[in-house]
Amino acid sequence: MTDNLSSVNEHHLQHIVHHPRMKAEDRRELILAAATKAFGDYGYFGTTTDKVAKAAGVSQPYVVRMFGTKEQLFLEVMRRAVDRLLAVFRAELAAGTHDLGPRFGRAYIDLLTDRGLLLSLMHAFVLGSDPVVGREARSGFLEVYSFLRDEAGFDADEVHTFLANGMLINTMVGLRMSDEFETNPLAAECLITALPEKLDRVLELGRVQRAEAR
Amino acid sequence: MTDNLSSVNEHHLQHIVHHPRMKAEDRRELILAAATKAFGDYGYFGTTTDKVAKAAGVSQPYVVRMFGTKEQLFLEVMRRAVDRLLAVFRAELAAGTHDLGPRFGRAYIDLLTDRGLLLSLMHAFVLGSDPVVGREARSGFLEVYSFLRDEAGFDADEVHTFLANGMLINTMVGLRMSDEFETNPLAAECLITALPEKLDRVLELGRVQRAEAR
DNA sequence: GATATTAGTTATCCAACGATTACTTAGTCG
DNA sequence: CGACTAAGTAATCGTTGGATAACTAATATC
Repeated sequence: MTDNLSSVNEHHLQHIVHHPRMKAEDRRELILAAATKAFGDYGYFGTTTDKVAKAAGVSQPYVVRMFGTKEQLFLEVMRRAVDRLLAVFRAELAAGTHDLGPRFGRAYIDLLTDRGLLLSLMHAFVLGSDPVVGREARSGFLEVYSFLRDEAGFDADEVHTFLANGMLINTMVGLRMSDEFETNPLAAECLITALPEKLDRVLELGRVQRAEAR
Repeated sequence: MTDNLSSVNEHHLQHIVHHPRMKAEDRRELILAAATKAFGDYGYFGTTTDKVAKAAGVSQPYVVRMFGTKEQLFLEVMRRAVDRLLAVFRAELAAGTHDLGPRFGRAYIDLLTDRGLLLSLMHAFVLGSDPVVGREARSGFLEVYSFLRDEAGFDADEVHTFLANGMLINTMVGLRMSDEFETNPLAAECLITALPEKLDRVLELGRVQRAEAR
């Protein structure tokens, strides 16, 4: 692996020095970052605590003991993803109330660099049937909804459009459609229509991530 | 369980008589229907062949032997879901080319009665990282895209809006947001804004499914 | 420098899951 | 009826996965 540093709360991770033995709090951030990537790729059930551990450079039992259960680890990944999403939106809101739609859109796309963050959420969003995860997923989604509605002052139609666009972006990214951009003309066309304005950012991102994967 | 008859390709299932020993082809449909529901609830990795077997009233080894592997079973569920979606759209298209957007929208909502059909797809759509499932998922999504674009004659913007709306609907259903419609005012408000025109159908559906679950 | 605390590991357990094998029984047909 | 085929099960196997326990070593503290 190239690095495990670029994920959830990159800001938390930037200053962490790798060392066989580090502060539990720092290690926690590394594990959460690894977990976010892993859950983003294969979802809650498709991700093993061992994969997370390996990605974080730590033993599997350590991961479990630090978070109690895999479920609690996932819940914390979700919590942080929602918090980060809201923090990014709030920062944008604080910078002015003009053109919020497009600006939030860009901020959302920027979050894709935090590998797995939005995808972990997306996985959670289709797990409504799970008693524990589903409950938290609904609550997280509603937090975002009410932020847009009440804090950002979006009207019903703006919220609807914004959310729908977000879910479509998540889907295209989750599908890894951009992997086929150069080889499959239909995929390229689909991406162009589905992600107007956002395409270049997403493609750039896909390239970076495929490079990382080597 | 109330009945296992209402899912993928209901039309295939309607005429099947339950019997301890039935034609393999009929049993196949029952298993596919059960699998569709199960995969829709918990996704590919979250669903066990045993759960599918139990729901279909058959032994676990039988499910595996009939489809080879769990993966192939899931692929077949996906294939059929896409085929059915396209069939429904084509039927609508054959009935006239006026107001296609709203009419496709209604047809899409109607498909929600086929429990798990759209949700299985949605789970697949965020599994792009999986070499096998991801490949098939992209291909399925692109089939729908190119149908809308080429057969139905949607322009880029119409396709974009339609797909985005579809993904939002999938998300709200996957979240089971309607479970909280009566108890959580915020959830109710969110549903109203996220699913304009479609709300009553979705709520109705949720009620039926919660009733079924008893 | 001894002691206590914190960060981690190795070894192991048990349950669950997908898959395989070998067997049984119900229809079918000459 | 009796042989054959088709539909299904029971038993079991090998892995994997999450969790637990018991141990080890580094760092901080007095």
